[in-house]
Amino acid sequence: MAIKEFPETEPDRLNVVIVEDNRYMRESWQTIIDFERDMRVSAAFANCEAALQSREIAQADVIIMDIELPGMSGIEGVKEIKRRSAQSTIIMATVFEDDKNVFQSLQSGAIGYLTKKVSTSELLAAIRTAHNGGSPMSPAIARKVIESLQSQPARKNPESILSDREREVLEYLADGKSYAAMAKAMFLSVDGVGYHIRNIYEKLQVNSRAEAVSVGLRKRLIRLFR
Amino acid sequence: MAIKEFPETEPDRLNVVIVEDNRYMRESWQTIIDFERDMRVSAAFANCEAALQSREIAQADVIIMDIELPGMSGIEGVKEIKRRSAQSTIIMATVFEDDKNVFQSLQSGAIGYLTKKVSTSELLAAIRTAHNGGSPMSPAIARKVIESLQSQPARKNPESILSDREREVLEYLADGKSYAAMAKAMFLSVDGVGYHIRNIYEKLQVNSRAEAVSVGLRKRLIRLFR
DNA sequence: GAAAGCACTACAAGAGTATGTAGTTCTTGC
DNA sequence: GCAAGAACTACATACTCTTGTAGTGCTTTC
Repeated sequence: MAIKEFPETEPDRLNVVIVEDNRYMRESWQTIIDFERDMRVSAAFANCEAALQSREIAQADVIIMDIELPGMSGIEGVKEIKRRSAQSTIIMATVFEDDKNVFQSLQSGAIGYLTKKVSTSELLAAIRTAHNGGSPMSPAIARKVIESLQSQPARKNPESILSDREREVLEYLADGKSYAAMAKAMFLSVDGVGYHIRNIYEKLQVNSRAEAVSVGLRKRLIRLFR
Repeated sequence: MAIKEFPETEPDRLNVVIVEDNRYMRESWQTIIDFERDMRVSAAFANCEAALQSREIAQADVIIMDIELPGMSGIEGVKEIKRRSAQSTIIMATVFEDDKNVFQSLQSGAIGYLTKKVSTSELLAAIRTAHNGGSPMSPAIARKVIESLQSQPARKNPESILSDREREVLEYLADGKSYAAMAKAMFLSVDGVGYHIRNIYEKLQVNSRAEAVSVGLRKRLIRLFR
């Protein structure tokens, strides 16, 4: 007797979400995309904040996000979205071929980008490429990405270099040892441990163990592999 | 549109070196390249060993190197060439869209690649792109490269899988956020945050924020780069 | 339609942390 | 010989975590 239910989402079109503050841009993209048979714009927002609170963002197949956005920047937005659902596919859009920002976006979790002067067919191609597991991007950005892959150990920030003792403490921190445990292991007083920890926090510009560990590992101040 | 902002060392053509064991391939590329006004093949070799001993290799503007080579592989070859002159521009050539090898080549120092079924114009475009500071590659490879930058692809350990919500919390932990700050950001109660943290600790077999962050980063449960 | 599991909310208390301030010893450079 | 700095020791306090226990509402499974 039960009537068959309809599937919740539209079957064969991919859901695109647009986050772009320029209304003209936003609407023209929307028109272009909605005109295609295999995709549609499930939602469009003028800023990250609104997008992040929406339901559509989690269901999007592809998200096109402006980098230059009022309020929370597109880069912050990407981080936030990826934090919430790591499998999101995000393409950045930018007016300039702004290497630094584009690169940062990619590091933060975007998988490609397009400049705002793209043609209709390029826009659509970028969306399809992204959804099919590719990365739409120019050769110039691609090179930058590759070079970052080749040379990791460029450490020259002189003030973020830890002393031997500090690095040792940081390793213990990463193992979750308490002040007391470290004190015992290092033949130090508890306050001696505290002394080093303060200095580490100062040098890394943090104020908690977790953040120190995070920075330490990310900057390879302590061993990543063990 | 030939770029001419680089100070010219050689007359006006860029010097291309080819390392490719298949004679037909090698000679046809040579013919194509020599036919262009802005480039020429200064030398062509059937294997890395010969190329490495040559004088031309050091002077090349662009080197096209086969991956599948008898004797020293193209990947080894790249390493060797880059060791000797770090600024060399090397494009890999391969029959397959062999992700693993291509990726390894890029890590080793190549800046792009092309498949052997490229058209004449694609071959020439790849050379020019490479020489102008870009990276010729397909979107599929580009994505692979980017993901390695973002890091989290190898996540299969069944017992250390975090839920989306947990992973999100772990990212906040890595940023040193307090329970209260996370609660606000995630629209949760402080105890709701606590609930997830308990579960994270349980899954990762730890009992402090710092240790959770350490394990999370080392197992790439959260992004290493941001 | 009961049982189980998940995603929370809620309260509590001891443990551990972050940070300020201050003093000691030893080494190094001027 | 003395100032400066690194490497501690010491004490205090507010704050944050960790962990135990318990309850609610919703969904899935049998």
